[in-house]
Amino acid sequence: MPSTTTNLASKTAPLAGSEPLIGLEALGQAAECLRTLAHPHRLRIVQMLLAGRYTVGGLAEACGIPSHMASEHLRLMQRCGFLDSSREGRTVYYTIVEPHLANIMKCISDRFGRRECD
Amino acid sequence: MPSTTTNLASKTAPLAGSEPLIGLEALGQAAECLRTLAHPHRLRIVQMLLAGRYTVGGLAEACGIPSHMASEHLRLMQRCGFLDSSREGRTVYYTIVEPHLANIMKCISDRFGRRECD
DNA sequence: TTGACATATCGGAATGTGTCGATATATTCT
DNA sequence: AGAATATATCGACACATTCCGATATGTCAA
Repeated sequence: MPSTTTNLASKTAPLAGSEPLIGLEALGQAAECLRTLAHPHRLRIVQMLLAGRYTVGGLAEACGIPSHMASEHLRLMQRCGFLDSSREGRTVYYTIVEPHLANIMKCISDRFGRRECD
Repeated sequence: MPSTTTNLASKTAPLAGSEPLIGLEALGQAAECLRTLAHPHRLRIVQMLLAGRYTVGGLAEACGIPSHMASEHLRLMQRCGFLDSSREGRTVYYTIVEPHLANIMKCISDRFGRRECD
């Protein structure tokens, strides 16, 4: 293992008293969630589900993809703890259960929602 | 080809008058940015740079990776428009130039910053 | 110029991800 | 039961990503 002595000498900013940085393990979890979110169809799905509940077929149609692929996207996001599903008859409704998704989508809307600025 | 008639009967939420959903192209850009962000070392780097400017070596050491890999991460984020760099002598300082990164990191801190809650 | 240091770039191997067709399950209707 | 509809899963391929060692560039100091 390399030296674990508190090395300074290359940082410029004072972050001593500030928030103590998130641990790398938690950042790993965060990265996993961000990767799950980082797909145009999944972003669209989340955006729709933030307005209410939808079926697999409804989401698939809105994305322009076959429904078995929407099902796959939904499975990934459910695995991440973003969504929950409930069957009604032969259809399945998905809903958002991760409350922070609204905040993150707000950030994304702020950055990408208006004209293709930049 | 399956029926393209305006199928309704599968949505539940009213999103008529609300914000009109971001276009799939913009969501593609957003997904690209999120993918760039979705890596524990890159998240750490962004978090540090939000507190001030750092050199490649300083960031590499904070992440526990060789500096040529930090350089690669920085290049990816610079390509995305997140960062800017400026050489001083033989070292290079990186800084944040995308203002929305602070908001997104705030969201991530809110969700993952405290204990491993759920 | 030579050497040392900081950063950047170049292949390549291992691994992960997106997408598709085919197929499986679950439910309703006749 | 059998057919039709809605979702879910499986196997396989193409493609992207991560990581690494090796090497290149750029800068300072002797």
